[in-house]
Amino acid sequence: MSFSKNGDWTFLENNTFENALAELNLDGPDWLEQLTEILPSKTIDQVRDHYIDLVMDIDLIESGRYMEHQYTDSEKNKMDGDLEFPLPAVHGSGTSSSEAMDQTAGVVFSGYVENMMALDTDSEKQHLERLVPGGTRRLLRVAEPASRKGVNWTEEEHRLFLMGLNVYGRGDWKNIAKYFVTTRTPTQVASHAQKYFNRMEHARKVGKRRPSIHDIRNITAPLRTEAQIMSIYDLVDRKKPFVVGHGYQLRPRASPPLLSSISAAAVEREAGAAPASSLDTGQPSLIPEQSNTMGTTDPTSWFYQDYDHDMEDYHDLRNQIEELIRRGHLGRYLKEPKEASPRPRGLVEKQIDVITGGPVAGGSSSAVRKAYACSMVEKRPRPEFEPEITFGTEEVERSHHDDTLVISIQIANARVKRLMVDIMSSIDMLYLDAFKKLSLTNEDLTPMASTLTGFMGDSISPLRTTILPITIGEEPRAKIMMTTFMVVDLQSAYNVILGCPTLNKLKAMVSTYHRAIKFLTSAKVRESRSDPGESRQCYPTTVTLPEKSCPRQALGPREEARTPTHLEPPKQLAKVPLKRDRPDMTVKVEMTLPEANQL
DNA sequence: AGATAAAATCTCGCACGTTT
DNA sequence: AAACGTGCGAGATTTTATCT
Repeated sequence: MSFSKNGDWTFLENNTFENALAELNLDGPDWLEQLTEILPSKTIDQVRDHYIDLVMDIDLIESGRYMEHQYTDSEKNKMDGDLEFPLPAVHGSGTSSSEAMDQTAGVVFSGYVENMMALDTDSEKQHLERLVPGGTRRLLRVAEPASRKGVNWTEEEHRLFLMGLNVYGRGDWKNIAKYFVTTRTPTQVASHAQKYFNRMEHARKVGKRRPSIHDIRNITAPLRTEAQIMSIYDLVDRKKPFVVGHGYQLRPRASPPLLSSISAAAVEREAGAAPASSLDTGQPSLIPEQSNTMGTTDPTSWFYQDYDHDMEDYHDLRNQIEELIRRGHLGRYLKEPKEASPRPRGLVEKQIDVITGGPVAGGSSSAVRKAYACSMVEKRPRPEFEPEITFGTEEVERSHHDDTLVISIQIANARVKRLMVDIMSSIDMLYLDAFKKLSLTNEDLTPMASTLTGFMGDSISPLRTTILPITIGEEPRAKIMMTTFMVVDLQSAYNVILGCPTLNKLKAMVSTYHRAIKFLTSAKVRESRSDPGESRQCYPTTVTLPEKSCPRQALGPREEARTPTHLEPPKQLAKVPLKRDRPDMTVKVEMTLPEANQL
């Protein structure tokens, strides 16, 4: 027996103290004196203080503030190796995120908890209950045999997991847990991943299976609703900041809104995806609201297709984040990095005769664009095998042609023809008419404050963007990816212009000579060939487009009476003399044009 | 040798079919 | 309809393998 005379309580003293508490009638008037008699090494004040400490600890547990008040991290670490009494781990205790503090407190306090079990008498319980209502119940509940059953992963957690997987790759569970599934530990993430890959591996072998969260392999879809997006922020709020790219992170919901000053260039630079735009909800609508009446009843049903797990086919995480930002949700949560990246500033080379500007060029501010122009391509290259992409001479069907490269792809659930591949375009462009034919509405558009410089050197603003999944190539050799399109209300013979962003993400090689585009999927080369017929049909359409087709200054309020579809060549053309004194010099104009425009 | 990741195993709850 | 058994899915834990 070695009782200390000082204020410190040894394990033995604690045991004696608590055993005595169990024996004593705490309703009696002199229980404190009796307790002190049992502990000769302690004064009555020490015993009383110790008892108060005990009750306060219980109170802290009850209020979920135990860790905060009692232990810093370093102190906690110290506890692990230098304990007054051993604190057995509570195995398999419930890990509900909402009860995380309860569990933590249970672990830290389990030494007390176990000992308190010894004083599990009615009078003790009543006494503690009087001091701390519910305290005894909680203590006993914590000490109950723990269940190994955890808390099921939510869909949002799983999607965050997929995002993290996309960014950090298989195996980096620590970072995935740190930056994405912030409600789970790395071990839990690893466990989840194990189940995920296991299920995927056996997906083909077993025919009839119960639906599982692991069947979700697509990051994007359900995040398209406000409620689902917000549920992610609920997760974020509960724990750590959600880091976007390098430095940008979601901040707690309680923070005041940071409106539209977000530069998502960091996001974009990291990913090669289109950046966020500043949000201007005051922008006029491009197209009137309309219901989705085309295709399936569920416009997002195509999202749920079950594709093989292929990192190449995964929608780019940054696209997803970007979408969130663009939809105006991340604005409240994003904060800029503390230190601005020491990016050298330099002049943006002005391109001539190509479409420049737009989101890919760096966002809504000139500074961002400058930074983008000077930025390095990829900071964290992943070593991977990439087969050579070659075009053989035998593939040339007809060597003498001047056709542009025109292919067709699937956008969302619709086949879209007349897509021009333009390696000189810094954006992917979707013409408004095609956009409308996809049954998309204003809700699918995001305004951005940026300028698009066109072929004629003039510019268009404001702009709208939308993110859509495209499928290029033919099944089963197709490649699916999320693409940010700039939606422009211009006349064109084409429906879509596929520019550098998507071509680069496709790892595409373009050969106008071979009239083909080849790209990589899963380390295999796929190709999509141009349709010479389409290409040639586009040509006369392009050259006979009315003057009105030149980029207009603004995509502002949509005119009521707009010239009908421009995807077909004008049917009625009239020759109009260029000069009154030279009737031989004429130009063909559309008959439907107002007379003022004909002159 | 220690740290870490991956695989294997354990445990629990639920759904579903069968039996009583 | 209730009881029971079985298989599956999921999460946690333990064991094994690999790396530093």
